[in-house]
Amino acid sequence: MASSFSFDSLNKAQREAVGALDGPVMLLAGAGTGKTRTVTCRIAHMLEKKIEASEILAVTFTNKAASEMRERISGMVSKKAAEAMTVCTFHSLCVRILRGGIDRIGYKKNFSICSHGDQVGMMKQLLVRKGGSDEKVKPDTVLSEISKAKNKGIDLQDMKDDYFASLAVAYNNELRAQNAVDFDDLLLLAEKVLREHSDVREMFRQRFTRVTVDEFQDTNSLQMQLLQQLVGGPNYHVCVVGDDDQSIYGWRGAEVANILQFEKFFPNPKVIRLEENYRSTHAVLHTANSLIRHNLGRREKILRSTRAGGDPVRIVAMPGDDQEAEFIAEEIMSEKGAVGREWEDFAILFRTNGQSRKLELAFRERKMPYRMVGAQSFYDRREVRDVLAYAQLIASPEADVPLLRVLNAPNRGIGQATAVLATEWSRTHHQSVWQALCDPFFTAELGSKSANAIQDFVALIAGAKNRIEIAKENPADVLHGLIKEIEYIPWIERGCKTDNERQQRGEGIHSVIDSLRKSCEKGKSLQKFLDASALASEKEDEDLEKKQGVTLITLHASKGLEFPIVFLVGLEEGFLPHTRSIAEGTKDEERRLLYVGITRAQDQLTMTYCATRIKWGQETGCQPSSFIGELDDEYLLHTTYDEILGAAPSTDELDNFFGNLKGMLDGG
DNA sequence: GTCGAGTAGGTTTTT
DNA sequence: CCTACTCGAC
Repeated sequence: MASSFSFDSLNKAQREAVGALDGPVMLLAGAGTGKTRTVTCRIAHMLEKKIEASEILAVTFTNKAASEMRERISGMVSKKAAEAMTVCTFHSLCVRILRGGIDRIGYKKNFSICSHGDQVGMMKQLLVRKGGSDEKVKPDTVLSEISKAKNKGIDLQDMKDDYFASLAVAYNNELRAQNAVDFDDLLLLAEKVLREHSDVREMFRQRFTRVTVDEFQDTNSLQMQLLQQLVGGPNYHVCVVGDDDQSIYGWRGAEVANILQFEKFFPNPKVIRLEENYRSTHAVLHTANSLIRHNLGRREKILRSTRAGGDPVRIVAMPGDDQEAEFIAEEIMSEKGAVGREWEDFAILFRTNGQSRKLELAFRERKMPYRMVGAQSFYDRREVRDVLAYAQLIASPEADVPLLRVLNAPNRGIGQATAVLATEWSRTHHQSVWQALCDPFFTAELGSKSANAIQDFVALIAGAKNRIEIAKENPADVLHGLIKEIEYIPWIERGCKTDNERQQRGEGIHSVIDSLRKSCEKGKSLQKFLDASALASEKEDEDLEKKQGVTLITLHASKGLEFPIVFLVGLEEGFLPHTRSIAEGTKDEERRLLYVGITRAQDQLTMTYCATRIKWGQETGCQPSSFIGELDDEYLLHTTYDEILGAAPSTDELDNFFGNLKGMLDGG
């Protein structure tokens, strides 16, 4: 099958990008300029030019972006070609590299990947061990410093704070002892393997001759180094795609410098700008442009809208956050009825997750459907982590973290005290906790009750392992059988307060087993499944599109999405820009965040701010965001809650009101 | 070893 | 205001 795109359907810049297959290419793609379409056409074009599909690699930042790109490409090229190419995230690419070659740097190939929860658990223990029980440093604080150090290439011993440095070293030793790696290690160690072992490096360079990196503005320096190892050949057939104005992950180490100084890494790149915006009305885009102009040191871009005019962008002053939520709910309700919009056409964007509560409440009161995107992580849910821990344990019993997690879940008479003894034994004997449990010299030191319980537990896990590895049974069946045997579900249900919770937990457990089954049906190993689960932090694809309703979403999570009607709430100093970012001197990034939010809107945009907000049961005063003053007034409509309610009790009148205003603006 | 009540402390964004 | 964790009683 020939690829199904035509150059005619692309604009000039897009055509140029699709045609430029060789050498380093940097595609500066502003919001809504058809970036994904261009990239996928470019890849389809590679196939037309007889480049082997298996040599094509596309790296994205999130799982969602990866699966979306995979899908878009699948629609354009043959099934065979689509399957032969590699589209994945940085992290899963690294897992692939490490599963093949981590033994070169002294790890065992069956290493396990720590989730954030695992890291916190480990750090808590270290904090107690090092700092005593009245330790006031938070695990998250230390972990985020460690993460920053790893991503910047700083040796952990050289971290600024000596105490943190010692914690960091202890943390890494602990990981090492457990043959485990954290998220940052995936990048760090993969880069190390490629850098230090030329045979592995050459293998990958020959395997992937065409590399595309999406959302390049979000890459950090470690990812940049990794990329250099990956495409070090003289031809540099690398294409990076991004928009420095949408760089909003600086707090996680993203280096805008990567995009601003791309030439330094890959000389003489072809730089192509996509500046024609097909998404938003002129009014929305003009407002966005007027804001982002205030940032210095950008790759200058002028986004042009293909959609003239448009409704004015409203800035609405609210008395309080209750009214803000109610106003939005009411307006969406009447707008939907009046203009025949679908619930899915509306989105509400906010800075922090906590801001969604009042909105949810207002929606629930009115029985309006809504969907929260990426709120609580599916994989952070207790029952999901427990079941995954069992799966992980079956795959590699020597992994201490999952073992300790489920050792007494459900309760089987192996309590905290016994767990501590086992951990200490394993440490003094330089072996895993699993080995301690299997060691007759260890169990001999325990009471007979604990010893028996441990024996049963060991038999349980070893039995499951054998059923998969020796008897070649389906891992999903084995896991399901194990969960049933230990009566895990009744145990977790006993701890539930509501029926709803009970049902949710049951569903969580079954969905883990189901996805394991699906993964097995595709011929993937248990280990592959575990890797994918470790890297997937949010509830996956299906329910995002499947769920109906108004979208409630953080500004960060909204990047890459678009909605006909957007509400942006909480435009207050301290929220947007956030207090913390002002303290850290990253107000530019907050401005980009708001820019991202504004450019999500296709037809209508409303931004709101409150005079007061309830905080911890206390009413506190708020100041409008300083960003509001930076917006160009040409298409703005400043108004208030009272004005709108007073002037327009019905939707028709509301329409007329704005229709007239629009007329006045257009005319004047 | 488990459960309940009481209290202290806390809100940025996430692979 | 809400939660998540500690500490005391079974």
